[in-house]
Parts: sequence; C-alpha cells; structure tokens
Amino acid sequence: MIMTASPAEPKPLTRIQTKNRAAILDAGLEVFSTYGFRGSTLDQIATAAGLSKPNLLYYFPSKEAIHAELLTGLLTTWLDPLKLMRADGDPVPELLGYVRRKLEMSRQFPRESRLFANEILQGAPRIKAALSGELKTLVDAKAQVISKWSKAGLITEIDPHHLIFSIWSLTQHYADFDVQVRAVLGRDVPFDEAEQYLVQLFEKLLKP
Amino acid sequence: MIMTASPAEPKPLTRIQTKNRAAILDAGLEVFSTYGFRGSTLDQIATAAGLSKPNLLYYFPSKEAIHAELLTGLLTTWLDPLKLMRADGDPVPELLGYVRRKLEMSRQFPRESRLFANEILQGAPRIKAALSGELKTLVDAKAQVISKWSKAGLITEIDPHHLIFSIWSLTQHYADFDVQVRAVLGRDVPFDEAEQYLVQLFEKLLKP
DNA sequence: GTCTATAGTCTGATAGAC
DNA sequence: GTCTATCAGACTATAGAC
Repeated sequence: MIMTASPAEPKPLTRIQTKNRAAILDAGLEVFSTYGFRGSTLDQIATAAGLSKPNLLYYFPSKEAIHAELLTGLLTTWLDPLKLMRADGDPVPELLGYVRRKLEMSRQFPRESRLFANEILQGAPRIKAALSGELKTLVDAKAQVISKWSKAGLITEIDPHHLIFSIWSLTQHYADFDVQVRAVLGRDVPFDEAEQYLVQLFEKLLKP
Repeated sequence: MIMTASPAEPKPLTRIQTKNRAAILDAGLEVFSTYGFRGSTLDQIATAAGLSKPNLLYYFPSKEAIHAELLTGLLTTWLDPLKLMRADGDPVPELLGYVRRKLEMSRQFPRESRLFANEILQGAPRIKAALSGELKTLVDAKAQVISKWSKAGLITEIDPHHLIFSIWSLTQHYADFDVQVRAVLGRDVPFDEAEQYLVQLFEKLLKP
C-alpha cells in the first residue's frame, strides 16, 4: 500500500468546487462587509451565494473559516500600494502615486475596504496580530524613508506616521462612508473630483 | 374623574429610573459601538448595565428603541462643531477651530464616533433620512460660506464639500481606527501630536 | 456533491410571581 | 420594579439519505 508522507496533499479542485468556493467568498464579502462578523449569518451568505446552508458548510468548515480566508487574502492586497512606494524615486510623485493607488482601491474594491473597516472598528479581534506585526513593520520602514526625504529637504518637515494615517483616512473615507458622501452630495461618489482634491491637498502639504 | 387630555403626559422619572436608564444607554453605547446593531445582543447590554434582560426591557420597549435613542441624541452633538463655524469670522481660524473641535470629540467621545461609523458603514439604515436632510442642509450652507471665502481670496481655491469630508475623515480616524493606530505606533493614540499635524496640514492647504 | 431533517444553542420579547 | 421561567423564532453546525 503506497501512501505519500505529505501531510498537505494539494487536492485539485473540480470546476464546480472552484465556482462554488468563489461564489461563497463573494457572498461572504458582500455580507460581512455590510454587517460585520457577528451581525452576519450563514443564511444570508448561503442565499447570496445561491446555495443551501449545509452545502455552504460542505465547502467551508465554519463561518469563521470564510471570514478568515477573506481577511488573510485581503491583507496582501491592502499592503501592496504602500510596498510600491520606492525610496529611490522622486518623493512627491512617489507619495502622490501612493495616494492615487489607495484611492483607486477604494473605487474598485469598496466592499473590501468596508470589510477591513468593520474588522478594525470592532476591535480587530481577528487581525490584531497582523496589525502590530506585518503592518507595523512595513509602515515603520516606509516612515523612515519619508523621514529621510524630510531631512534632505525634498519635502516639508512632517510626521511620517501621521502622514500615512492621513492618506489612509482620506482615501478610504470615500469607500467606507460612501452612503454619507452620497447623501450629502446628492449624487454618486465623484472619485475623479476626490482624486483632484487629494492631489491638491498633498502637493501643497508636502512642498518644503 | 379628572383626566388631562394631553397625549404626552411627561411623567417625572424617579431617581432609580433615571439611574437605570442612564446605565442602559451607557451599556448600549459600549456594545453597539463595538458590534454594530445586528451584532449586539440584549444579553450583552443587560450584563454591561448590571440588569437582567427582562428588567432592561422594562425601561426600553425593544433593542431598536435603545439604539434609536442613542443615535438621535448623538446627531445633535455631532453637528454642533460645524454649526459653530461662523461666516463672519476669520476664515482660517474658523476652519481650524472646527478641526480642533472635531478632533476633541474624537478624543472625548470615541465610542460615540464608532457608533456613528458603524451605522454609516453598515448602510445607515436607521439614519439615512437625517443624512440627506438635516446633515446635507447644514453642510450645503457651510459649503457656501467656504466658497465665498475662496472667491474673496481669503483662502485657497478649494472644493468646499471635499474639504469638509477631509476634516471628518482625518479627525474621526483617530477614534474609529484607534486599534490600528495604536498597533502601528505601539503606544496610545497621541491626540496632541495629531492636533499639531492636522493644524500644520490645514494651514498649508488653506493658504491662498 | 447536494439535499432534508434536525440537534442544540442563542435571540428578542413576554407572562406572571413577589 | 425586579425577578424567574419561558416562548417562538433564528442561529451555527451535524447526521444521514440520495
């Protein structure tokens, strides 16, 4: 009798499995990003995915598992725009590029942004470790780069951590508080206007 | 038999009623601001208030009623800092004053900020009307004031609505995403630093 | 792989004793 | 005014037929 010793035999997924897993994750994103983890139910997710509840639990062992897979998949995507900021580039264009990429994520992935916002707003119980680990490490490294730019006189003297926080808050606002922005403006979120505004803001702010 | 015709006889509350209602509202704020409406349970609120669940429902008819009372009470408080911005004052100090008052609310009432954020993030089902009504009216009026300042050359040319959005997002970030800020900085939220940073940002931005 | 049926728990809310 | 007891429905998750 022949058995491989590998503990993690990577079973290939059938077409139907691939399709259903994708449907569940998309439905989970929709529901979790709207109601948070505790406020979401398997019934909602199953209905949104077009599956029965037991069938959904055939693909994922638990509600936690769906949420966890969404969050871990998301973190990488979320860090990418900041990773792309290069220390050897021109400071202002590098920072403005970061702002633009981040705003673009709010435009294209508002549900992902709200999923993340919900998790943090609710105390980040499932992702706190990654915040003080992976995220802090990356932010600290990039803050050092910004500090060097400041000291070299290439941009104004500025607190690099607060600068990064302000980029996060300003760009994510248009996704996370989308309902409020639309209610106040009386029209859809004008991302092109927002981009112009943010470019104006950061160009003036960063000027030495 | 004498009966007043008044449909809303304002029964005076006993001391114990006043105390218990306050305890329930405080507990509700704590729980709703952490888990959102759907994710919160009466059990949690009752425990936090030091009451039994039936006793809690003696003071408020339903979960909705507690949440509604918190939200309506909050809206006024939330609009006040903007209302205080005067058209006949000096533009830059008036706007910086607004920024400071708003940040001060994040510092002193982070739970209230998160309650509001949760509600909006989850689609604002219980407060959408106030957003397109009362809030929009106030914001539009103040936006006109800012526009006049712009046109008179007292501040830079700027989109007034996006300016207001940016004040909201920057100040509320320190309350709503408090866990993330603390994780990245590795220490408590430094509100004094934040204030200095935001003053620097808006002074540079507003300069004509 | 997908279904029905259901176990076992939690939820918002009520009844009725004290 | 406050409690114990409890309801009906919703909840996550499992068992087992097909």
